[in-house]
Amino acid sequence: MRKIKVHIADDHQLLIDGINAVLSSENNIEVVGSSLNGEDVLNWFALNEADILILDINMPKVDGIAVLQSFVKSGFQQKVIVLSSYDDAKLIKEVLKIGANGFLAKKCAGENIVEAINAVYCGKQYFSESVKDKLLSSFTKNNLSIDKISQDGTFFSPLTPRETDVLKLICKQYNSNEISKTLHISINTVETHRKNLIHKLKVKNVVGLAIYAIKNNIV
Amino acid sequence: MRKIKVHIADDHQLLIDGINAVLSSENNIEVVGSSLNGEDVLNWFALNEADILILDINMPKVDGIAVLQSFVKSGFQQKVIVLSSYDDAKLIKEVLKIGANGFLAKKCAGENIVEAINAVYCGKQYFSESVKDKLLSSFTKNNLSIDKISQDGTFFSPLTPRETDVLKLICKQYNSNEISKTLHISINTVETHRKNLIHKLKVKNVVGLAIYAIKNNIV
DNA sequence: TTTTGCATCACCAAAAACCGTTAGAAACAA
DNA sequence: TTGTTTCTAACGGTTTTTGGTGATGCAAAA
Repeated sequence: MRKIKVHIADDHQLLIDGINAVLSSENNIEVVGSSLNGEDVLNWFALNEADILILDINMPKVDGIAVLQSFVKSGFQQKVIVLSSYDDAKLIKEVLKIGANGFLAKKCAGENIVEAINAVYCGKQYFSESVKDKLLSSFTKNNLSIDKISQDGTFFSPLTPRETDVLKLICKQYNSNEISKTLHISINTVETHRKNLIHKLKVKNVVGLAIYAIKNNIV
Repeated sequence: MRKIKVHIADDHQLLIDGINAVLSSENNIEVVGSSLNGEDVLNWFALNEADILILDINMPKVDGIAVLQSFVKSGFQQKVIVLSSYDDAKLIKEVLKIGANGFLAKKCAGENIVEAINAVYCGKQYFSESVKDKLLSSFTKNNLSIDKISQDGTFFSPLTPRETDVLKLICKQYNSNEISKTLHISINTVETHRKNLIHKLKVKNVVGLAIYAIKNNIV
């Protein structure tokens, strides 16, 4: 029987070894490689092949999102199961939109990863329980800004490029004055962007902005 | 032969299952329990016994540092191996000072955890390679002793319970007034805690606090 | 062509955050 | 016992954020 070839990418060797150990008891799955950062994933797949890539989002050098985008752009054939500490609805939607085939929260159980590999290999999508819950509740709450985005196609982010610039600097703990100098715009403009961000993302203050930014991998 | 009883605490079930799988091939080690947060660790050890606790630092509810302090205070006998994503010299020194017997960075290999368990069980200390490097370079770069560091307040300091309360509410996007009403204390007190938090964590503003809180699983 | 979205800037007022410092009471550790 | 930490609170002052409202030019889309 042909085994399902799996490549694991995560910046924690311990987790890789752990998943490896979990998968070693499955006789239809074979771990053929692993990477500790996004750059290595790209390099590995340039020379090697696997059926499934298990991809952590938060990795140094090149993060998981970037790896995924890069693969999609080059017309890749492998299936990708995204792994993440944060099972935020917006993040899930984003990676699915880019082209991931499954999404596992790290708080899921080891057996889920086996199920996920088998399901995705057969062409299905797979989500761990908490991920399903997050997705469903995000649909039941009428979240206008997000829904609107998921229709309009091209990019996930409900934010304009300029708003993203401002948000990144906010997360660097810059105040409006510092941001205005960095971006060479008036402080009034910065404050307008700031207000629009708060309104758009339905948060109360900068703290909400920072949390959104982290959970959506903007920083 | 008596097996070494191990309890694993980490907020990611997947990592627990992974370590479990790694350890299952060792015939002198037995995993007797696991916890997904600090509170559960304390509850488990109140009723059960293990020789070694493998303890993640970043956990919800009660973090690893707090668990460790609580154990030391109650005169515990188990050995503790700390596990962390961040192998920061200050953090390492802090947990060793409190009473940990070993320190593993999550980027270490699975085999290290087996070595660590065996070493610590025999009364030795164990550090993964990157941890040793961090410790050594922190001594050569600036010849600060552990004691001196712990005096001038620059070491990794866990927050006081009250500060943690305030920080959590800040992350819920409460303002100082709302926090004061929630905790039934004066707004002046809230602002004092806020100032202390900013100073202690060496951040510039609430955004820095929120980011710290997320990265340390306080929220 | 009209409309829409984006980026830009302005002004005002209220609310909130931030800064420095001090200090008492209680709990705790050396 | 003595010193330390923690929690509490206060004062005075400055800076920043936030909310509301309005307006312009530009470019792309409908």
